[in-house]
Amino acid sequence: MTSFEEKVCAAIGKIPRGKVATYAAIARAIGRPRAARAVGNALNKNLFKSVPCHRVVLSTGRLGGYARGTAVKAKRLRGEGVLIRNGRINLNKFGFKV
DNA sequence: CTAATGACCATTA
DNA sequence: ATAATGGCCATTA
Repeated sequence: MTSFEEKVCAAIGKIPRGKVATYAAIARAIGRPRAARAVGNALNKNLFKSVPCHRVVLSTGRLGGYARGTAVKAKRLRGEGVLIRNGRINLNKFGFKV
């Protein structure tokens, strides 16, 4: 576990149920404002099990990727009350500021 | 050391 | 609205 990944993990852990955060927001929160891409990279590799990594989405409101498939990601989010319309999420409503 | 690889982002056309 | 573009950055080979 690199320290970068630790921070990513910690930041994601703060996202409350029923809300989502963007990769860019996470990057900002850990002090690497331009490392959004690296954040996704870290998640993909680690497959964080005890962390709600499904609550991390693109800044456009789209889902983005998910190691086990975007279908699962969408399902889990819907299960938490996040409304997904046309494959997109309203960040003004469900976005969480870390 | 260099080069390649992404669960990305913002801008531009 | 969509598509292409250039940039960005931690990790890994």
